Amino acid sequence: MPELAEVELSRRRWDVALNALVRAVRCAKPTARVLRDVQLDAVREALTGAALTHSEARGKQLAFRFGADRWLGVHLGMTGELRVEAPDHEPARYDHLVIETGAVALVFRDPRGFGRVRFEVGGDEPAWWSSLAPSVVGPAFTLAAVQGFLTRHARAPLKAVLLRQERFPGIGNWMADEILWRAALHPARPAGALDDAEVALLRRTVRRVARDSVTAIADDWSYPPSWLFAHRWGDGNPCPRCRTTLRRAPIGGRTTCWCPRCQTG
DNA sequence: TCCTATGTTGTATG
DNA sequence: ACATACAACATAGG
Repeated sequence: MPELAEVELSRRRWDVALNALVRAVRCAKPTARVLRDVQLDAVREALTGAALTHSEARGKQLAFRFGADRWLGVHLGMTGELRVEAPDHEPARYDHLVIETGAVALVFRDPRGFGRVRFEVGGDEPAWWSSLAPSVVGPAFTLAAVQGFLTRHARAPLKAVLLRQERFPGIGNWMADEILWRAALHPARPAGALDDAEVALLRRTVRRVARDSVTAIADDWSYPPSWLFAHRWGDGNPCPRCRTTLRRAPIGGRTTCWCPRCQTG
């Protein structure tokens, strides 16, 4: 279920084990899809006795470093979550990875199995980490970059374009709706139809929502009532800004929620 | 039973 | 070649 802010929260959760030594690495039954090319034996070999030294989130991607050069990559997919359990935690169904330390066990659980674990040993950043798109809150997320991307995907609806991780890493279904709602742009609007002022507004709003979501998110992954997020799933809920009944329909292949009164641009 | 779900990717189509 | 649309993946819950 995670987007940028939920991923960051997940990272911090596992950080309780910073500097702790790994005692064992386990997993529940088959888990083939999530681990893919990763050899559990190799992970076990490389991590046992090593300490968690660093963690970082980039968009929806996570990297945990053990020792100086052991890289564990995690993508939470649709239903993945990082949990902290008792050190003797017995791997349950959907626990694809359990990293036991003296004080806690770090657990990656993912029922639908759309998530992914990567692993690599090496001094430099692995390619799957270093080749990720630049952050939407960083200096590379320029007006020209956004404008160029919208032009390239001129006929696609804004909603679909905002979901593209190669330019908007960390933006997911609810965050795209939140951004378009705040920018008062209709989600079905073709990306190439925005004028200069609207492109600038969209870029500003992406950055604003990306920043604000990290501080506004609660431990249970909820958001304040002033956010569209808090109202988007129920039927017939009012727009938090104008009280007009929100609409919901598939746009760009995903369920989209918007305010028919506010989002006319 | 049918529909939905905060994601990504492979494939078909234009 | 490029952009766009959509099914498929696997599971739970309403």
